[in-house]
Amino acid sequence: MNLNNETFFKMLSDNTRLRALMLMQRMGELCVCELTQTLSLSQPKISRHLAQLREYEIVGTRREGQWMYYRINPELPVWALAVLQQTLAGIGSSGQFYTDFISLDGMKNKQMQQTVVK
Amino acid sequence: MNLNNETFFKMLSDNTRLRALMLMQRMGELCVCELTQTLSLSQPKISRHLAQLREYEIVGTRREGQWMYYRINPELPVWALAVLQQTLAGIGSSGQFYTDFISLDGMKNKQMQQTVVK
DNA sequence: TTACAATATACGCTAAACCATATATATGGT
DNA sequence: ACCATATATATGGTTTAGCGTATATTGTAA
Repeated sequence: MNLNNETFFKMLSDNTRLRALMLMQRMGELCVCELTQTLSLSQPKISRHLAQLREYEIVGTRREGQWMYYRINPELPVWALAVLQQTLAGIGSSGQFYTDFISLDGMKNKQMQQTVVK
Repeated sequence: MNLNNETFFKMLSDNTRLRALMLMQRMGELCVCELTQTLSLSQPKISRHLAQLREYEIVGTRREGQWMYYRINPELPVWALAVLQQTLAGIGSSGQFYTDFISLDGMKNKQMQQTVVK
């Protein structure tokens, strides 16, 4: 794939997009509603940022019923994948990112328990 | 040091700044005039971008006579240094960045020969 | 077909980024 | 003191990015 460096870093330079990317980097795949809830932001806001990430092929999507799942594009250049990985390793254990992870983990656990109870 | 991730990536998301950073990453230290010539951009433009990089402590400076030398701040968090390194490794051998390196190398060689002749 | 849930887009606005040009400051040499 | 060189900043204007709110689309299920 053909990635423009300037564009790549521009995509990382917005906090909402970076948080979403870090969540994907950690969890592999997430739907819009999971991101919306985890980040506590409006749905259109999330959707717009995800559309940008998709436009520049930083992420890929998969539809399953009503849900659209987003993941980091595995065909990104190796260096770009390495940057995302380094970033997660470097900042993922502190601050807002950490809080996001905890919050998402909580959501996922609840979902699982409800599924089990059913 | 205290680095804001969003800010860090914003600093990398402008082509002029990224080119300058890649040159510093490769050469260690460069003065404004070397950057101006190598990138073929106006002096105020370079200076403004360098001022931003310095403001957010992405780079440090050293004055030597009339010359101001810029270098990547060695006290950046490890992950940020790793990102810069990965980026140079990933994109430094192709495109505009490569051309910049060749151009700077040429300049430095000329300077050396003149020094020797003196 | 209607209704609902998930997601995407459009619109109007505000703020931030970037640029070119002009000018200021700092240093060194005469 | 004066001039030249290197670098920094200020000004005014244009473009781009981001936001909230409203609305459109897509898919599911009855």
